[in-house]
Amino acid sequence: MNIGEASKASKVSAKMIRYYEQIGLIPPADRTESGYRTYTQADIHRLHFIRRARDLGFSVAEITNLLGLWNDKSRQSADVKRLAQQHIAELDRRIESMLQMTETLKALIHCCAGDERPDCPILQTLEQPDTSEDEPEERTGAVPRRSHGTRTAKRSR
Amino acid sequence: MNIGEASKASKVSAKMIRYYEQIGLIPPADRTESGYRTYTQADIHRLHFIRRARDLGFSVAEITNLLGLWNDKSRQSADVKRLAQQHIAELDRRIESMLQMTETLKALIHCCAGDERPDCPILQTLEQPDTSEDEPEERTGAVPRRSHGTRTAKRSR
DNA sequence: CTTGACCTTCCCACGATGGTAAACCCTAAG
DNA sequence: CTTAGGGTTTACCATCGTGGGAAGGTCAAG
Repeated sequence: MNIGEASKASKVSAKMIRYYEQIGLIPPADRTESGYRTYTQADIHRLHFIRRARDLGFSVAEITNLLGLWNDKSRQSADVKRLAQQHIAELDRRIESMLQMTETLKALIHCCAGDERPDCPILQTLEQPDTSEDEPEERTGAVPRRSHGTRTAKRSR
Repeated sequence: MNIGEASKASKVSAKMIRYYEQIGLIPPADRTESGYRTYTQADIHRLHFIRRARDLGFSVAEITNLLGLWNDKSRQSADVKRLAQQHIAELDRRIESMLQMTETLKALIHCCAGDERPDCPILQTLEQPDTSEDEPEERTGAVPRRSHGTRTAKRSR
């Protein structure tokens, strides 16, 4: 099978198939004499596995582990379960973070007249300094991006 | 104010301040004779506004619009509201997509013994061909990770 | 043999952020 | 005045998964 057919069959784009090979997620495909990659049914199967794992939000790194367990006939289901649980925990963290955002925004929107007047509680809130710091303590984590603080500087001056 | 002090005051890293300037989100800062960027209180204020909008998940592109409205004294609050609603809709889409993932995963985990035996419904499900497609329709959304990337693959099957 | 649909590799882009390095600037202490 | 240490500047690289495109080779049908 050519990469195009493999792509259709596995629902993984040709671009991604090459990428997965490049980063070592899948072994290098066999080549025809002229350099075309060829794929077997087993290869398609693996690609489809990857595709489904991606659809469940697993990162490529996580899929590396999943593939390892998949191929390991003596695996322990506890290992798979642990991977899945960790992933769920990560998803839950992100969901929670985004829910927090939407809740805040929905509360603000609720207070916004949404008419021709310029007054808007949304802008006012963004404008204001740090009010409503319910947690004075530095809460580590729970926020998706901006993992590292800006703190490199010392307060020497 | 130096960029370091501006960073502390606005809670935006110096790196990001330069980046925002580079991409035109904020105007070029004034410079001292020796080339140091200097910031006024108004600049800090704007940076803080940006920071707060980022914390609510607005993209830089969206913040560009928010800043425009912020500066437009004759704005209509309806415009702000619309921006916020669109953003909420996007957040809701991603939340929904991730909830779908966790629901699926939690159901699978529930069925996984998690012991020393190799049998695992999670792997089996990933392995299997397309079953349980409750929606035969092309689900274009399904934006997994923190993606902005149009995961709308062609899928010319 | 030509044409068009494939395939190959290589490079670029996205978004927002951090890291590093080399060079320069500033200030306070000696 | 000199020096040390920290702040600043630019420039480039990396992330992560994906797509786009160019330049050129291959293949199969007409």
